[in-house]
Amino acid sequence: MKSAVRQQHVARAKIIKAMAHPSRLFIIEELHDKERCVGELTEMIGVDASTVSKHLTVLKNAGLVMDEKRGNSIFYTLRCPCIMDFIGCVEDVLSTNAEENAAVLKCLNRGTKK
Amino acid sequence: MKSAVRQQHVARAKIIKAMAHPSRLFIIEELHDKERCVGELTEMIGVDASTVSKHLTVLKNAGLVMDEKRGNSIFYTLRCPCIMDFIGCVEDVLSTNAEENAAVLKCLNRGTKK
DNA sequence: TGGCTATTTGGCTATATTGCCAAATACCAG
DNA sequence: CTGGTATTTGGCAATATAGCCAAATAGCCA
Repeated sequence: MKSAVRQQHVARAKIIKAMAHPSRLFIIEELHDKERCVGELTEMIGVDASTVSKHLTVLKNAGLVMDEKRGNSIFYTLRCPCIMDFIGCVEDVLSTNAEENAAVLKCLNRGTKK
Repeated sequence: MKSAVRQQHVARAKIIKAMAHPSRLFIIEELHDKERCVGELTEMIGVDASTVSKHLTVLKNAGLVMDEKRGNSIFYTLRCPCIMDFIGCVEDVLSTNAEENAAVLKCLNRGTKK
C-alpha cells in the first residue's frame, strides 16, 4: 500500500478508534444534546471519575470534543455534530444484521418444525 | 446508565471497533469498489495472509462483509455500502481538525514574527 | 491419490487499552 | 491560608489486539 494512502487510513482509524467504546459513544451522544461537565457524565455512566476523565482525553485528542473551564468545573462540548450522522450509519448496519438474523432464525424454525 | 441503553452502546461500539484499524478501513474501501479475494487484499496491504484473514474475520463477525467461496478462492464483499457515508463523516472531522491546526499555526507565527 | 494453491487456525510475543485507587492539581468559599 | 469540590495524573493489574510463523484445512487439477 502506498505510504500516503496508508497515512490517510491511519488518520481515519485514529478518529474511529476514539469512538469505539461504549462509554465514549454515550458521551458523544450526551454532548450532542448539551454541554456537560465531568461530574455529570461520571454520574450518568457510573464508573470512576478518573476513568471518565481519561475517556474525555481520548475524545479530545481525536478532536471530537472541546473543553472549557468555567468556575470550578470543566465543560465539554461536541466539536463536530456531524458525528451523529456517523452513528446513524452504524444503526443501519445493526438493523441489516438484525434482519439477517431474523431471516436465519425463521429458516431454522422452518427446518425443525415438522 | 440503564441497561438497555448500555447494551445499545455496546452493540454500536462493536461495529465501530471493527472499523477502527487502518488495514480494515482499507479493506472496506477496496470492497466498496469490487469484491476481492484474500490473496488480492493481502498483496495490496502487504502483511501476512493470516493477518488479513483475521482482519476479515473481524469484519465478518461485525456484519460488515460477507464471503462467498468460488473455486479455490473466497471472495469478500461489503454488506452495507452505507459504511462509506461513515467514512465521509470521519473526513469531516479530519478537515475540521486540520482547519483548527492551521488557525493555531497562523496564530503562533503571528506571535513569533514581530 | 498426490501435489498445488488459497485460506484459516493455533500459538506465541509485543503492545495497547480499560478501569481502579491514590495522589496531585486547580479553583472556590470562608 | 484552610477546607472542600472538581478534575487530572501516575501506577498497577487484567484483558484485548496485532502480527508473525507453522500447521491444519479445503478445493482444484493431473
